[in-house]
Amino acid sequence: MGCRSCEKPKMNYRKGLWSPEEDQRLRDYILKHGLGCWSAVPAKAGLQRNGKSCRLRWINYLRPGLKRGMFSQEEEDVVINLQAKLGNKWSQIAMHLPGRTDNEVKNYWNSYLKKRVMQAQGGSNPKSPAELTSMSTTEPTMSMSMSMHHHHVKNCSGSTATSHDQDANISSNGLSGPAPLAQQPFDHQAQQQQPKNFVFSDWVPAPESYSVSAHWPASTASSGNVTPSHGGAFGDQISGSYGALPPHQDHQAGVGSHGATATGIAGSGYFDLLNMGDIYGGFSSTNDDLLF
DNA sequence: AACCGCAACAACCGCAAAGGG
DNA sequence: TCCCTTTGCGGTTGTTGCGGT
Repeated sequence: MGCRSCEKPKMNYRKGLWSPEEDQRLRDYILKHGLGCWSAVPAKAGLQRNGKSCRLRWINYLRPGLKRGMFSQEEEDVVINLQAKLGNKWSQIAMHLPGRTDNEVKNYWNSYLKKRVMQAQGGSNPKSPAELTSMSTTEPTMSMSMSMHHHHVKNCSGSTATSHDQDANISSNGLSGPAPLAQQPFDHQAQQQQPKNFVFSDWVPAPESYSVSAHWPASTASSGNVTPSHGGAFGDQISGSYGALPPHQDHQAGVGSHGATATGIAGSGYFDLLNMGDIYGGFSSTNDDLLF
């Protein structure tokens, strides 16, 4: 804290969604230098962002170990229970959900779980969160699942329902990892058959180069559901290439032009460059108990 | 085809705590 | 001890895509 050496000139920081190139710059920088003074990162990494934005981007999307995709039933239960106990202490709740960020938990709650809980409580047969939890865990009936996950089901119908879904094709493209759940009809049974913790952030180069047919939103260009099951074969990913990313379709308003594709950005050999301790040792966030 | 409403989620903003000088 | 800066957190807003009309 308070590193005065990190002086930076006042400048107009770029805002809005992150481009793949920005992601790459930030990622490269942190992998090379580790986590340090965030306020110094933008200048050193050549980014026109403020440190706060960089930090957020790293924590929420770029750091290794993030789990993407929809929440499992167990995760939902944890969120519901802990929200009832702790209130909106998202960072604390996220601590109990390896691979999930507080932002993700918060969004999930606000957009979905809150309504579900309120609906249940407001009904003629109000249920406590605990009851909700047991209900949801012990009665994953079809109707329950369908209603509880209607938005996921909805996503299934579309080719690219949400930004996260964009990358779903990757998994269905031959990678061995679980297909992103968001693109599957919700099915607890099927879900349970899948590896539970496909936690590697997608930026870890895939074992083989892959292609994505869907368009590539910058905001998730490197953070979507490209979560192949790496199965611990860590070293095998080293030779992967971020450059295999598809052309980015610029659909962001007001973010400026960044039609730059990730192609050509050196993406190989991340782990040649780093001391894993430097990378992971500095993780301050909530999901340090990740499955490495 | 155009418009509208909704859902999902990424990112920003403001505040408070933490920590160094 | 105070001041200043950075970090972390939670609330909120903005953007995008989809479905319905």
